[in-house]
Amino acid sequence: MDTKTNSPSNFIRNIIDEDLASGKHKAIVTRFPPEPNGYLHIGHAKSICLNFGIARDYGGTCHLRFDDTNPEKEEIEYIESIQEDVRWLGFDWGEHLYFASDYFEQLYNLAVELIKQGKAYVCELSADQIRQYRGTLTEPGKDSPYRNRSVEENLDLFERMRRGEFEEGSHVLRAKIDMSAANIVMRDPTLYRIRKVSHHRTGDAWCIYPMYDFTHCLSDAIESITHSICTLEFENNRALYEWILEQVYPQPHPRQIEFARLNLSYTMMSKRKLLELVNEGIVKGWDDPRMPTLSGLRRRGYTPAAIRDFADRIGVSKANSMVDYSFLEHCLREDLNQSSPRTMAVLRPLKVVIENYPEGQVEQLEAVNNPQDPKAGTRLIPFAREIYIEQEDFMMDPPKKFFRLAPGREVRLRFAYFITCTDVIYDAEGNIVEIRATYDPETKGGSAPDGRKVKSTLHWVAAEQSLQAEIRLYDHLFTTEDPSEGDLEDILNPNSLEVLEGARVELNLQDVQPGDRFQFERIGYFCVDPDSSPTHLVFNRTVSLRDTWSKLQQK
RNA sequence: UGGGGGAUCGUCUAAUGGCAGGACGGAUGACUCUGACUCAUCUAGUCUAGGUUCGAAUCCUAGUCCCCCAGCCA
Repeated sequence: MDTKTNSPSNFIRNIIDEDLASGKHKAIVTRFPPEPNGYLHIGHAKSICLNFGIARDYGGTCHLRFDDTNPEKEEIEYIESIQEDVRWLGFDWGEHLYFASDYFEQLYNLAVELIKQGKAYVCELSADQIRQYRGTLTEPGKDSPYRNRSVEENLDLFERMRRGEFEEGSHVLRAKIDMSAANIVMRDPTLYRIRKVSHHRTGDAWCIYPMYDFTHCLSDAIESITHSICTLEFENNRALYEWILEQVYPQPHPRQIEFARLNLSYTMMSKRKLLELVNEGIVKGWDDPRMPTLSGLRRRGYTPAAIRDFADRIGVSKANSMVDYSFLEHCLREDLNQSSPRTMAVLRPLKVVIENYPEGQVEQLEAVNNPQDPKAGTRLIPFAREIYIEQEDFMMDPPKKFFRLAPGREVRLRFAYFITCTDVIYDAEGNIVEIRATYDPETKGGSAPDGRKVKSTLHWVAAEQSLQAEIRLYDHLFTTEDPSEGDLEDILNPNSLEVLEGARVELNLQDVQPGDRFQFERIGYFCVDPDSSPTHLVFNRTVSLRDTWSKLQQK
């Protein structure tokens, strides 16, 4: 995979360094524990890079474990997409693919053990009643009337729960801890609930399912995880994590460490709301190129290397933060600039007729494929009397600092000739429909023997000797920096997708395959969409080039 | 109002009692057959108030602000 093997340090790595130095651990084992209830997104990528990156750099292992304890929300489709996405990101769990559901029998036995110790009981309060008994943030809860059942009765009831003798919601298994604990998580938390639904892996073998708090710590312990890295909202749960392990699992125990999840400006990270975007048809699917999902970013043209680099560079801390989306784009461009072959494409064509160029003549001109990479070589592109340039590269009355084509002005056509605008042709409505120009045959290849300079170089394609293409331009899905606040309808960007049907691209792009990436010179990075075919090319704009001219214009 | 966390340039993040540093962004300039890339220079920060100390982002005290927790979700 990847040759980069050392990520910047952070507070978690410091802890690991200390644990190694003190001899607490000889080897490091981490895990990435997704629930298969949705697609992975860029926020998960941070966690994946953290966990797998630590395993890589410390010569340890990182497990991929599906936290599949809630059959109502989980699906096989998600299990498959998650594995594909982790692999695509560049990580390999080797033999270490696990499912919490594989531990159900073991977990059940540990629950029985807890009951035998008198530290868990079967409670027949309804969900509502349990909530009432729990108390509030400032008031202690009160004991369930079922709290002091005998061990024998609890054992019997729990077994009957498993056998399916009780209805959903009628009984739960609860830990017996402290209903007046200041930490609400510790007020006799539910450990098992009855759900008479089949599980995507265990089928109908179970009708009771363990809760996250009971499952996660024990799964970590079963797998000999040394450092169990999770997000900040689980800080309160750490007390329970440790409590459960102390009661029923021999040392050594994994240590839970919490870090701040990724927030990205203009980006929705809530799985629930992402699902809503998909279900409501607001986007075309989990892999819509506007989605922050790994499958969406992949389709958009993002590279795994760029995402890994981003994850490394944003760092890891415990402070809530909001990373600028432009930083992700910076990492992306940095990677794409090195690796993307250049080509020319005209998004919004404006015809230029070169009046002194022989009619019917077509020349093949040599163009550099990637100035960042000499090994990428060169290609031939056809030049003819009629070409297209970008509409925005011509102005009738150019303001100061506009260096591109204008009446009477000379510019360079990239890898071709200098041309001078001699005339402008309008349609009946007064729109510019064609430019007339002359070229200087002496400037073939793009430089003038007399040493004269031009201020600007334009990209172009030959009118006939080019291909039509559909180009999809994307913008943020949301208009607000923090889309976790506000109603979806209010903050959706109506212009997040713009489709250009009449773009023209180089002839060389005839046989491109979905996923192929290019830099369209002077415009941006694009990749071939899966919808593309040889008769109907479709490109996604991955990210534009930095554009200091448009910035200047806005002033 | 209970408990658990957190506050360092506009943003992200280092500094573990000893020169507040890096990256992104922004500004200026150089270079340029991509107004890209690259390079150079600049910009800008320790939440507040006290205290300890030769010396405090770091330790102490008192505040302020922000986040999380009252699922039979994870």
